[in-house]
Amino acid sequence: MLAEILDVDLLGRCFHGGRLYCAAMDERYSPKGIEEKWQARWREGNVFAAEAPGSESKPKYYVLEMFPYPSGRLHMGHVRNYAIGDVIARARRMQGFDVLHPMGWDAFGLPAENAAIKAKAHPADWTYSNIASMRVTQERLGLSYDWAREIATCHPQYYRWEQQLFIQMFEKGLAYRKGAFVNFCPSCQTVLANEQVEDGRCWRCESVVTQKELTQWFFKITQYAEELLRDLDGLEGGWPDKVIAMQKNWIGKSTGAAIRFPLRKPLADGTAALEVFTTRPDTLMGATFLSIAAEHPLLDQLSEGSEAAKVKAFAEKVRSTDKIKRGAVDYEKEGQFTGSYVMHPITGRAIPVFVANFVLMEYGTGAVMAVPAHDERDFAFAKKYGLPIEVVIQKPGDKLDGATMEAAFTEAGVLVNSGAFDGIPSEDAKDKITAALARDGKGEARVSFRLRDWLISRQRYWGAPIPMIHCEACGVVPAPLASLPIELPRDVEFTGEGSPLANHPTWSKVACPKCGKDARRDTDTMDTFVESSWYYLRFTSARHEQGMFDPRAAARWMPVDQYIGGIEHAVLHLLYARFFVKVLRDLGQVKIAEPFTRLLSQGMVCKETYRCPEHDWRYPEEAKAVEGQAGKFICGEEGCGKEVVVGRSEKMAKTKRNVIEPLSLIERYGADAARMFSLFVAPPDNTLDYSDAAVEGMSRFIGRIWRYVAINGDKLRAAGRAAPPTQGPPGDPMVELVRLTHKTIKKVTEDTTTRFRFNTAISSVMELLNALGEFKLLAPPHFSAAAFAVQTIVKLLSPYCPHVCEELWQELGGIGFACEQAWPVFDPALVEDDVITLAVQVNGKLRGTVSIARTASEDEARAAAMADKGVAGHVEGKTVKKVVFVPGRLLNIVVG
RNA sequence: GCCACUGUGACCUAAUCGGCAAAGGUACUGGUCUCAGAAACCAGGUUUGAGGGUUCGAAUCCCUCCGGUGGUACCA
Repeated sequence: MLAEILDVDLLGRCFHGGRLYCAAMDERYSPKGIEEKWQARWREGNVFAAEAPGSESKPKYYVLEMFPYPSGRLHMGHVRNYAIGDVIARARRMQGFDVLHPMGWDAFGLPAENAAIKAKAHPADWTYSNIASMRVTQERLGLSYDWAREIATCHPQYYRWEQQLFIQMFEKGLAYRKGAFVNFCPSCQTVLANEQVEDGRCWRCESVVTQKELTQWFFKITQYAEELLRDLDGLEGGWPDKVIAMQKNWIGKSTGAAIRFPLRKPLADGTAALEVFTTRPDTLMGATFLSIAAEHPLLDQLSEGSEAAKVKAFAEKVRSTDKIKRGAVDYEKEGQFTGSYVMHPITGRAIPVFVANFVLMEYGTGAVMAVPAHDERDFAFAKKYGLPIEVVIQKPGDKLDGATMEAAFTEAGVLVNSGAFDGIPSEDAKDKITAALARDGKGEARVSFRLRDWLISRQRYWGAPIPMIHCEACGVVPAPLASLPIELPRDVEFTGEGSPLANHPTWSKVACPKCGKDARRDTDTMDTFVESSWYYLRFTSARHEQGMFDPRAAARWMPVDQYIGGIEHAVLHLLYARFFVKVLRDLGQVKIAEPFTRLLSQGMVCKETYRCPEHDWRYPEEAKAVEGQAGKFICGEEGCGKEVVVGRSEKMAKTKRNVIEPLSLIERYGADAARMFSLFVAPPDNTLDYSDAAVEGMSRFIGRIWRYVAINGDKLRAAGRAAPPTQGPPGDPMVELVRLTHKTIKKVTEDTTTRFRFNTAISSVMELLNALGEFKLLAPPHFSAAAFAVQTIVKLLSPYCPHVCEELWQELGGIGFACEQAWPVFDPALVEDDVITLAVQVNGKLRGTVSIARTASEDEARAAAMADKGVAGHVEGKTVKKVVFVPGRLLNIVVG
């Protein structure tokens, strides 16, 4: 527009043809330009560095979002995660904390290797290029990371320390090799830890997991089972109850007894007894047979005479059944008599030993005493094979009979048919029977955990090599520390067949560190969950060259004050990380026992799906809204035009094409609106349903603040930092606005830094803005009240939509960065109203309200209430039985 | 099956210690402005899944049922 056709008014606004056209500051908010500008200035000012000069005296605050796998693209789940973390980090900085807010890359993993097989790109190149593109999106979101601490776990300067720790753990017996049946994913061509099998399928690719007997490396996490369980209590309040419950469940502690049943005939290897684990030692006298797992190591020796062949066939069949079928609800309980007998430890009676398909070798001792009368599985088994059912716990007020009962009685009762133990309540009998067995050396109290040792060997290339050397003469020998890092070879062929490291012609060849003879490197790499078990420690001193981390830096920064991530890591990552901290503590490297003081697990990001009857799933941009008909879409495919089926909101996933690209969202609405959207629409732990309308709503809200400043900028600037009026006649709009501003500060402060209810924080700012919109700017005192409110809004929102707040701060004449301003502090005297509205109830029903001093007494309140016609009408002619007065809130008159 | 969480206007959500239910947003309807539209601004609507209990008073606490979400599932 040409300058000569513009009229400029006194406020610097431009008019054309009598219509407001543009202002010194454009009235229409447009994020383009603003966001890049401030991102560059923050970078130049290095404003997000932790441990900046002068920060030593500040209290520390460590905020961490779970670092991502560099898949190549950021998705909306990441945006939500980072938006939450960034609000917390920025608010804490403004509150005067020295904030550590780092970002890095969980860079090892199978997708890189799959890409290598498919696209012939080297995993390292693929990974580093993905990191570069994902970081661009993160930067465009305006996240306040200290990029100087960025780490990628695939870097040798990262994993060398992991290798060193592995050797230390090996020396302490915490890393060991054992042969066992392990979970094997045929698609990933590698073994998996127990936690990484979900419903019998691989956590990553969902292939059905099979069992293989292999010798593999394990971390002895079970040594810490008790402590991992106990310390969960200390996390209560800081961690979601759900996550604590899931971990407790996973560790699965049960107390009971180990009981040895002597074999009638000792086995060939000299074994004289079979040991079982039970949580119900009180039912011992009702044990009528023993069941052992098909994988039980003594099974072959127990197979006797004519049964041997049948046992072998049965065990074979059970072992070859996959985990899903074995875990299925309707999996028929089957068994086979082994031909062997044991003797009851107390009565000496001969009891048959069965091999049963429902007994798990992984739990307890792989053998159970069967008490059909008091265990559902044993009951079903006994019925099927005609085995005796003997009642030893009597149901109170009933008379159970083994011959006629139709279901096992599994609750507490009183012992019967138990000789010396008759008449004892079953709960007491547990200890008594265990003690009796212990006296005779036939058993003892035992605690059993569901948790198993962590299998960390992976037969893959793109991971940290296990720093061990196999020598024919010396056995398994750690690589010398000076040889670390044991780097991955670059020249590797990716065929998809077997382990690339094992296939490499020379890499594994090495001299034994002990005897110097030819030896072989371990060609397995570590589970990628190992890297993520300690990355938060590395961030405290990311470039430290003398060890995993600088112990002084770890002492300053650890534990992480606030950790934020997806619920999918409730067991896996969080359990491993807790384990690592305990190991490092026992190695003397950290003083803490738990890594994460507070945990926020955010909900999923969901969106409705579109499906065309002809073209299947449609991306949002492939479905056209039908004008005038809300919620109706047609397929955008050339020449199709069929109505698409709008499906329910589900987790965003490529397969269903219900994904929104963060970059396109930023392009359309700006990073500030994208951030505000993910924080406002739902509280952080709820699922977040994506909707264009909601994003537009946030964009409009930002626009409203912008417009207010654009239109009133001069008045607001003129007011400067003049103290706003806090005294005035009752109901004075100026004082009311100032009071509301203080209330907003209180609300936003609590919601942002302690309650983590970002949605309500934003809505309270909306209220303040709405009030501001109604407030008339008549004279300078009004200007200063409004300026105070607007400056406060800009500061309070600075962690939420940081770019636009910087621009507005500058526009308001503020000095320095908005994100470096001191967080506003409320005046307690101004957040409480002097005159309040008191609710008046009669018999619990609201009959009126009265305006009264907040400090009014009950008598004053009663007098005021009776002056109200509505109230008086309901009380008149009746006797007042009781009056309930809650000062400042309500008065309830109970009449008869 | 077991464990945990959850159910509030058309939709998302708020009500922090048992004390006026709906703050905030979206959608919708009407209006202002406009030649018209967009944008912006202004105005408008229900009784907390069902039933029972405790209480002066319940969205909130207790019991039963129904629905949803997540975890776990022969763990002896």
